Amino acid sequence: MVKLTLPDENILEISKGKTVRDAALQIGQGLADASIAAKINGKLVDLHYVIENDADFEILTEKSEEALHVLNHSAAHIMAEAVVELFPNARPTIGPSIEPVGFYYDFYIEKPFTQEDLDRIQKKVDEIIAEDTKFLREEMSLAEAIKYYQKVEDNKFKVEILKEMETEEVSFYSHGNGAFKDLCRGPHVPSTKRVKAIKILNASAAFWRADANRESLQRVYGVAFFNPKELRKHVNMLEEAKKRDHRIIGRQLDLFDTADEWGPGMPLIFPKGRAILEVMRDFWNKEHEKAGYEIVQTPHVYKENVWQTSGHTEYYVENMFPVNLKGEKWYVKPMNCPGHMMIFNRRTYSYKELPIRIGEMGTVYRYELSGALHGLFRIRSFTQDDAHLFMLSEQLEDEIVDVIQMINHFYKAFGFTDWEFFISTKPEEAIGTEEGWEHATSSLKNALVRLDLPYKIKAGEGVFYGPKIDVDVKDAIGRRWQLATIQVDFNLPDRFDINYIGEDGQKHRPFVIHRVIFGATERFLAILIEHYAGKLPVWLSPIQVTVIPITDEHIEYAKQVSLNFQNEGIRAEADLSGERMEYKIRQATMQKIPYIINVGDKEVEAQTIAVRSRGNKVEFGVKIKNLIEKIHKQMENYE
RNA sequence: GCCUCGGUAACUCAGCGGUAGAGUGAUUGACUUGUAAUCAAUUAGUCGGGGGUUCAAGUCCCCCCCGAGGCUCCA
Repeated sequence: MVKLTLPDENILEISKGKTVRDAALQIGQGLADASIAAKINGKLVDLHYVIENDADFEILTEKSEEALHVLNHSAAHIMAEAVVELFPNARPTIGPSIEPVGFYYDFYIEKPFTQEDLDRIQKKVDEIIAEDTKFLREEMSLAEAIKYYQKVEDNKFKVEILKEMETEEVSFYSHGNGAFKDLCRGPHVPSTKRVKAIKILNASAAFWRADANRESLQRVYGVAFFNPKELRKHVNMLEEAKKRDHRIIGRQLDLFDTADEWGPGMPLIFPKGRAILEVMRDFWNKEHEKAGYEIVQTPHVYKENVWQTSGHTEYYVENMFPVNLKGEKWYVKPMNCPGHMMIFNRRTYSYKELPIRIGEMGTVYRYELSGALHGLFRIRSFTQDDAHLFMLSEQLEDEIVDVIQMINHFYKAFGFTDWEFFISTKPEEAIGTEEGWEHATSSLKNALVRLDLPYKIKAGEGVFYGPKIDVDVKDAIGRRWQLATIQVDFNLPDRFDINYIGEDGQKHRPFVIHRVIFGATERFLAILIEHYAGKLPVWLSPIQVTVIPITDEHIEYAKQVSLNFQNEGIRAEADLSGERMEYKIRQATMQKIPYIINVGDKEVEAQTIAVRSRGNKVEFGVKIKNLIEKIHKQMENYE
């Protein structure tokens, strides 16, 4: 007998050599029918997996998130079979499931897929699912597998994958008549019909191994669910995301616009957009002053020699806007770092004065590739909430702790509830000493450990000049955005010869970290717009109160009410246009203004207001003072 | 920069060889209204740019520019 420890700590005894499905059946028919795969000692396995030893055991049913990934992965295989049948020249490469849900498969094929091709693929996929055949696992030695892909399939991509593998045995999966089998670790759903709902979404180009110098592949995206209802929900979510598109809301709410007329990637921020950015800036200034930062301002353009010192002319010149005048070469700044280095260097600091924290909301310009531009998410002129911290080696960990705490405070205030930390370690090509990297990387880790924050490691993904922490923030519809970054920099201190005087009276190189929290303020604004679907909380709303008079006779009172709010630091306006009151209410509602105030005879008489708040609730006879207090409280609490 | 799909009025889009259209907006006038669109008039475009095919081209063909979705880049 084999003892399986279930998630609820109960022990399930089964006879040796039984499969996962048998074990599930032993618990109950319902569970067996609902099961997709299982976890044995935390490792994902098929239902066909034969259990030989005692282990921790967990059945994955359709309800679990991991099962959905298994399903999507299986869907990728089914699609690959469909593609290979329809296009015998296509060479499958890799096809994983993706976050938050969905899959893709990359094919090497001469001709890109058209919309008609995708329709045919969808049809073929549906056929394969309808056939309801089992996913079968087959083991093969590594050498045999390489031979298979060299001789039978003529697929150099799979051979390349196999040659990098360190195991001796690999597994294949097949379904249908078995003509198509694919190298895969598994696990998979037991049979093709478990894919109850699948949609082939779109195709695009992708490079093999994400390397622009390698072959260009055709990537087909799709998404699969256990039932059609979930698929519909997902499609609705995609539509919801489309509705939240900050470019559209930005135009509706008169926040900003981009257009190629005045330069692709150069957004014009309108008054209401700027009002939100101003709230962000105020918050930022306040928090940074509290945390002992010195706020500075640096120019937008420097002479070439600055960029030669920083190394930008050598390595980043393609991304910089050049300015030539009177035979001299200048560059518009793509980064704020040089300015901060030069400010640090204006005098000599003693070790007693460190850490020095220099911060700036600095607008930078980068010539991004045209294909990368997208609304405010990716632009060529944007403002970084930049700061550089100069410190002693032993201060590194404390400083990182402080920055992380500030990051947590920021994201909470702006209404996010979920974010993740990633540490990127030393890449292959890097500068700086081994000890420096070691100390910096462990300081990053220790800081997170000290704050009891979980993190993941991205091995070798650090920048050449130092290790870093990246923070991914999850928005209201589950999308992840990389926002904050804390990077240790071994490069610029050397290039700008940054020093402090130590206890020994000698010059020493401080540790320098570069960090942003918003990242780019314009991008952060766009994320806020999509996170809140335009319905910004009161403290961020560009217009917090609008006052609508019922007839022209109430204009004076409306003006007076509006002024009352303005005098209390509240962003208020009065709509005195010639439109009907109902029309103005509709406009204000669509502008997502938190408080819409109506004033007529009754209000003038009683010196009150009628307040319509979000959700279309109207409250009559409200005292102006009371609403002012309420809004003040909301602004203080970042609501 | 690469692949796919697009570009018609300020916005959303229809028209797909035969006289450039609709809704929204904007402007003006009338209406003075008690809680999500008052009525009317006016304004609308080198149909992304260039070249070609045709008696005739938003419409078919070629080149370029720009955008979207991906990929890449993110010193």
